[in-house]
Formats: sequence, C-alpha cells, structure tokens
Amino acid sequence: MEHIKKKDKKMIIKPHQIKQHMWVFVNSAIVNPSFDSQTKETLTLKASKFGSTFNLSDKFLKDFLKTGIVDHCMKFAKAREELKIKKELNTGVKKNSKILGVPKLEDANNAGTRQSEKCTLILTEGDSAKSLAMAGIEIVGRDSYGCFPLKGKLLNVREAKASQLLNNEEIQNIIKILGIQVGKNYEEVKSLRYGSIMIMTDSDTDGSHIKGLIINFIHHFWPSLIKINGFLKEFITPIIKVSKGNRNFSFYTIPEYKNWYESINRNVSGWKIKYYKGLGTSTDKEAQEYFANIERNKIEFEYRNEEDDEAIELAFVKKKADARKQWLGDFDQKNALQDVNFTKIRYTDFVNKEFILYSLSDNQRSIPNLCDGLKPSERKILFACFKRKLKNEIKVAQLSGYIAEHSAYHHGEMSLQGTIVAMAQNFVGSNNINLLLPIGQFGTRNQGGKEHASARYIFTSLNKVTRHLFNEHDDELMKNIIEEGQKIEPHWFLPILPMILINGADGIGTGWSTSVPCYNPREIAENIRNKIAKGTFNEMKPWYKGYTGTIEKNNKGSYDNIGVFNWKEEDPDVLVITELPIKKWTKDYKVHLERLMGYEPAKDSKGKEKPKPKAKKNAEKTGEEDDEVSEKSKKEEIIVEEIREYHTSNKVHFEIRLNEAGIENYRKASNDKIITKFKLKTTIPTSNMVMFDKDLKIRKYPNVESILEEFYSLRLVYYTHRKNYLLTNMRRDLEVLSNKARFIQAVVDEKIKVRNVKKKDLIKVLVQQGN
DNA sequence: CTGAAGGCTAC
DNA sequence: TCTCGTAGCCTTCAG
Repeated sequence: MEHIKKKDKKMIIKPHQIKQHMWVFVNSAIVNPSFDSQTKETLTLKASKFGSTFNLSDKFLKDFLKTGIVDHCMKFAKAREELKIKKELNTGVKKNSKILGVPKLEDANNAGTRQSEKCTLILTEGDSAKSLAMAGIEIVGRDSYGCFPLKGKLLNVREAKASQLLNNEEIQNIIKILGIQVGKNYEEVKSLRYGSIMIMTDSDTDGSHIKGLIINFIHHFWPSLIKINGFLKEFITPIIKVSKGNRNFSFYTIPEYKNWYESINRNVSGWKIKYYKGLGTSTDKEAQEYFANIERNKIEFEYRNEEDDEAIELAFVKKKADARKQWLGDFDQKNALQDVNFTKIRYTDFVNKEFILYSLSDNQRSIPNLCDGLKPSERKILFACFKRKLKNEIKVAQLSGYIAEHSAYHHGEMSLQGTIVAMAQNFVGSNNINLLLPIGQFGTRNQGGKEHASARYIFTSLNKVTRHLFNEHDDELMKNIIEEGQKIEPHWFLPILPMILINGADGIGTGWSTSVPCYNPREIAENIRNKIAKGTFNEMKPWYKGYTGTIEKNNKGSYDNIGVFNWKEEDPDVLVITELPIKKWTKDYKVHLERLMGYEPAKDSKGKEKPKPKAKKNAEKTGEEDDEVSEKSKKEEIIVEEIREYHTSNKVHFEIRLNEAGIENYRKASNDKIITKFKLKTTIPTSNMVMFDKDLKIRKYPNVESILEEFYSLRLVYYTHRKNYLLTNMRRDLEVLSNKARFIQAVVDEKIKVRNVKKKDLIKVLVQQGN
C-alpha cells in the first residue's frame, strides 16, 4: 500500500492492485472495485451481491489516497451492509394497507388511514400485558389504539449484525406495523400507520430496560422521529396500592410510597398493602381505571438537545462500557425519580433517573459479593435452606417455591431452579465445594451440566460442610434485608473461608462483568494460616477438584490449562486423551474430533435454510470465491481415522486412531503442536475479578491476594464480634444458671420458704435477697 | 461462551 | 383433534 500512497494521486492505482487488498481486508462479497475506463479517475465500488453501484467523487479519491485503502473499503463495506439492511427491512412496508401475517397484532381501525396520525400503538411486555392493555383499550376505543406484544427483551439494534437484524421477527414486525422506512428522514408522522408509540411494560427494572431498548431502536434508525416530541410515550401503572376503609392510595415509585409510610408514622396496621409485580397483577377493572385516567398514566418522552442523544448512546453503544462504569459509580439514589407527577420526561432524565436503576440491579443480581461469594439469588437459596433447617432431601421444584416465599424472590422460578441446580453440581469444572447436594441427575461434564433433569425429578439438601462453612453463630451478626416488612436474607453471609475463591464466579452485568476462577479450599486455608504466622499470603494458582490436567501461569499473567494426552503403549498410532481443559465439555470436544475426521457439523442447527438464489447468480459473475464458507469455517485437515470413547461419569477417555496423514504429521510432533491441533489448551484469566465489597461498592480486584486480604481482615473483625456475641450469651446463661443454683441452695438451707407462701410475697423475698 | 434475567413457541 | 406442560429457543450485558 505504501507505494500507492507515495506516488501521484490518481493514475497510480490500478484496479487489480486495489482488488487484492480489498479481497484481503473486506468481507469479499461486498465490494468489487473498478475504474471508470475512460477517465480513470472515478473509482467504482460495485456491490457484487446486491447489484448497486457507488460512484466515487474526486474528493473521495483524494481522501482515499490519503487515508489508505482499507479504511475506505471498510467504510463502504459498512455502507453496503446498511443499504442491504435497509432494503430488506423495507420490503413490503407500506402505509395504506392492512397488516397480514402478524396474528398477535390488534391493529387500530384507523391505522394507515387519513387519521393514522391520531393512532397510538401500544407495545407491551408479553402477551399477558397485552390482554390487560386490550381491556383498557375498551375505554379509549379501538379506532385509534392498536396493540402489539413484545417477547421480552428487544434486540439492541445499534451494533447488531445484518443477519441478526433480518432474522429478528420482532423488529421486522414493528417496522411493518408502523409502516416505517428504514433510513428515511421523518419530519412528521403523517406518512406512518401510527402517529405515536406507547410503551407499556411491567413497572420493575427489567421493564425499564425494555423501554430503553425500544427507545434505542427508534433512536438508532430514525433519529428524526425521536425529535418529534410525543411520538414515543409510556404508560405507567402503580406499583403499590394501599387501602383502609374507603381510603385508597396508589404509588408509582418506591420513594413516593416511603413518604406516605413515614407520613403515617410507619403505623400501617389496618392498612391493606398490595404490591403490583408486573402488569399481570392488575385486574381488567383496574386496567380500565388506568385508561379512564389516561392523562395521569401517560408520560411523553421529550427530546431537547444532543444531551438526549448522548444519554441514549451511553446506555446502548456496546463499546461504552467504561463510560457506563463511571455513570453508575456517580449515581446517587437521590437522583432517582421520586415521583411521576409530570406528563413529560426528557430522554436524559429517563436514562439517568429510571433506566439506570435497571443497570444497577443488573449488576446487583449478576455480580457476587466478596464476603460470601454469592449472588442474591444464591444467597436467598442458602438463607431459605438455613431457615428451614433443611436436613432431609427435598424436591428442587418444591424448594424453589419455599425460597420464593421466604426470601421475597420475584422472578421466574425456572431461573431460581437453574441456580439451585448449579449450586449442587459437583462434576469437574463446576463447584469445588457444592453447598447443596445433587441427588438425581444434575448434569455431568459431558455437556457442562446442561443435561440436568427437570426440577420436578431431582432432589437436594444442604451439604454437611455448608453449615460448617457458614457458621450458625455468625447468623445473628449479619444485617438482614427487610423487604415488604419481611425479614429476608442478609446483605451477605460471612463463611469461614472465602467462598468466592473456592467456587469462583461468572457474571455479566452492565458496565461490569466478572470472572473468578476456582481455588483449592485446603490451599486457601493453609494460606490464611500462613498469613497468621508470617503476615503474608502466598501466590495461588487456580485449582479444580478432580481435575488431572495442568494449570500453570503463563507470561501474560493468566493461567494455561492443558489436558492430558499420551500415545497408547500397545499401539503408537493411537492418541489417548484422558483429560480436557477446564470447561471444555466432552460433547463439544467430540465435535472437534469429528471435524478432524472430516465431518463438518451441520451449519444451521435450527434447520432454517435461507436460500438466496438471486445473490448466488450475481456472485458468480464477478468471479469471487464462495466467501462465507472459505472465510469462516476453514476445513480442518483430516487426520483422524477412528474415535473410541471410554468415559466414566467423572473421567474423560478418548482413544483416537490417526490416519496416514495424521501419523505423518503428528506422531513425532512436538507436544505444543499436538496441543494446538487437538485444542487441548485454554487459558484462565484473572484479569476481571469484580465483586461487591462489604460496603456493597462494586470493585475490581487486581489479584487473588487482594481478595484474600480483604476477606481476612473482615473475618478477623467478625471473629471478635462472634466471640463477644457468644460471651454475652454465655454470661447471660451463666447468670441465669447461677441464680437458679443460688435459689435452690437457699431453699435447701431453708433461707427461703416456698411452701404455702403467696407468689407475691415470694417475689418480694427474692428481690430482697437478690440485692 | 458464560449466567441471571425478560419472554414465547413448538412439541 | 384439541389441551396441557415444558424443553428449548430468542433477547441483554462485558470481556
């Protein structure tokens, strides 16, 4: 490329030269450059697959020479991609037509007519919310209100790949329903099928997330529409209702409720307090009340200036994770919405006062605490098991119900059951100490535990060691969370060893994620003793119970993790693999071995064939290779003739007979070469160990020692607390017992008469003697 | 690819 | 042939 840059601008670039670079750097099917044959000054990038052409100006050519080929190719590749998306998304989008093939849509009668501007499309979180909305729509009328249910979390369209965007039914449907053109600049809404969108989600943080994702969708494709105030609206519903006699109050935010709660001096006796989790809690009648008072329950989103753009981008641009860390760190609960007594909300305010609460709770539920190594749902499980003094085995499905009730767990029980199962697993690569017992099929290393049986078939109970690790005497020292007047699990437990290092953790939040490997509990204990004796911690490397491979520090600061392989003694053409790297599951590994045998896994497992005959024809002409296959899945060299498997429940054992090529290339090869070819190495990073500390502040820990250090000093303080607590109890017991003894002695010595003495008089005597 | 969440569809 | 329960799928989020 240098030679192109150096010389005179125009004439130097020859099509074939550029072409080579382009094939290298650009996803090859997208652009195919050629010069205008007459002037030699206009570069044409021909999109071979989609038949469109870009003619590049002189100015572009100048830039082109200045900045180099690659950037521009990439730019145009992107432009092509966008055009492709636009084209496909826009096919069949028309204003004046009834929508066909979207059975769940309840179209407004006036949608797509001359009166479409007055129509509102209600987007709901799920089908049940839709039926609630439909009950409400009876009040405001079907002529100008339509309704469409979303299936949970909407795609974040901002950096979505074309394929993902085009395969997303949700996105396609909304576009169709609105009759909106991707890439078109809308100054007004007359040409749309609906004049506005009203978002109706559960009033929990996940609901805020969904609102945000919808805003993001509109903002990304139609920034001009975002600027039309009132185009996007939300419908809010109360989260708490209280009633006493004929007095009724509805609260839309927690602070609002708390104000009321304080205003009656926390005396809620006689008041009926009802929490509305999710829209499904409301009855049809209530829905109709909300809609009858739609001015109270409707809030318009408002765009004022670039700050609003920036807020939305801060929330949804993928690479802004670091900015989000800052944003979350700076947040103060006082900044949250206190009430919703307004009819308009700026996008910045939505993001910074409401949406942020989702991001915070996302971290809270996904990232563990240093003190006990648990995430809230895991802690709830343990708390409930302790509370129930769980000794006998219990069906997982049953336990989850108990937990939900006693620890105020408000999410889906499937999710909770999944967490219980994960806590009880004990195959290699799962837990080093499983706090719960796996009784029944809890999954194996064949599929990383995904093959566990359904929660209604399997049983669990507390592992015996669990109560040793989480000492009963510490329970009273913990600060419990109070929710809805109910004492639930503590902010954190404090086990006698740092569980976070024993079982590790993985979690993905917002702005933050975490990844902590597992360590050897005995080594940790030894290390803590070492600290007591010598004042320092030794360096530790990750350790997995039952793992027979090696884990060694590499020069990048992470740990190489290599499986075990040998050439079979009786038959040196057979490679025997008896251990795979941590978290490589046997089933997945077999797929790799089969590729070495020449079997390619079926490309599209969903069986969704996407024939593109048109694109193929165009592609042939330009003489390009079949890019998608050649680029993405390079065929493996076939070196394996036969695979035999002798696994046991916790041990891997493959015997791999190589073919001629395999013997020639690998029989005498170095270990490194074999390890690479057979994918027997993975690395365990320790560079993203994030957790909440004792003050519930999220922090990243640079190394294991810093985690140990913090745990150690906290545990020391709490041993003192525990000692004091036990001493206080024992002193009290002692006092009681010695007084009892004194009393008995006094009776024996006949210093106190108990027979035929009135209770009142006896007490009098006792008080006198006591002093 | 990981895992705690939102949700529905296909079987 | 229809209904019911649920396994299996889609989505977010960071590295």
